[in-house]
Amino acid sequence: MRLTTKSKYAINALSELTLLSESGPVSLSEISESQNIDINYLEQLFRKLRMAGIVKSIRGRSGGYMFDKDPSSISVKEIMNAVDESLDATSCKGKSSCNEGLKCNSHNLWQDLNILVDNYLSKISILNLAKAKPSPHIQVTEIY
Amino acid sequence: MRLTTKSKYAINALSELTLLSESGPVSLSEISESQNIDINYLEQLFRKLRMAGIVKSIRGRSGGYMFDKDPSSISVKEIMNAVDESLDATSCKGKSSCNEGLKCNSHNLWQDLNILVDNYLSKISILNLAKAKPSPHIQVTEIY
DNA sequence: ATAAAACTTGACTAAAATAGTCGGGTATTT
DNA sequence: AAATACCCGACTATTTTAGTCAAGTTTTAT
Repeated sequence: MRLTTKSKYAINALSELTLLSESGPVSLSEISESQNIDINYLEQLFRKLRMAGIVKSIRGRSGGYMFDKDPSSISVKEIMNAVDESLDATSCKGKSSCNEGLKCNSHNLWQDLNILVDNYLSKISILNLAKAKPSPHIQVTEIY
Repeated sequence: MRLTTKSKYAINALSELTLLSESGPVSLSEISESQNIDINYLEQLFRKLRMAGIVKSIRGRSGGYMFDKDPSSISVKEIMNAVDESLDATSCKGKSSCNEGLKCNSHNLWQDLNILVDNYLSKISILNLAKAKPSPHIQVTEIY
């Protein structure tokens, strides 16, 4: 599991796009400036977001990027997947082969953590995030 | 946020220690073999675990490691902290200064994710893990 | 037409962290 | 006194992220 600035950049950028894109395409230079992300790096990220079907580009002089699907249907998790940030906590990629082909002692722990995190990030759309709606309420119930 | 084999090794090793330590100290070579972890690397991890007060060492011929506190009181999170694996998801270390001194668009998301993950990992003790007790039941309630 | 703005692409470099290795030490038991 | 096991510092390799660069193509505004 590894969560770095890559996802953060992507999400901050798309959050900004949500707010600005109502009046037409938004250029990367605008986003670069307001979010303090190197424009060359942003280009790399948006390439991936475009290939994942999250945004579309309009080329040419007054071009820029727009959403290719409704922002209310784009989850934070989907964005992370698009920029290659997998949050899988197991080292065997879920195959239960972490200790010489067998399940390692902590396999179930990481698997459950995966479910918890995925569940959470799937429930938050980029629209919710941009409009600063409250996050889902979390409850971890102790059963011991 | 970054979760690598370091924590996993530490937790698998301590889980093994939980099972074996009732009959005296356990040597790293035993753990190394059963968990498939390089013994030199294990030494590094146990050095940190010892300094954190989680295990104690018995030197000499029939020496090894034992717990320095009750395994039921050692949480998975405590172990991760001991080997320097911080799971902070914010890049500003909670200071809300992620975008030129101000809160970045996604700050609250990462902060809430921190709470969720910390909460979960704090509730699981190494004893529970070793004895394969079920994990706390997770509920993410949708409030929109 | 043509220049400017903006996306497109592939490749490259730098920095940081993890993962793994090594050599020489000290303590204790048999 | 020899074997076993912990102790410690330093080093190297590998991987990943982060950031940079150069040379395109497309479209619009003038």
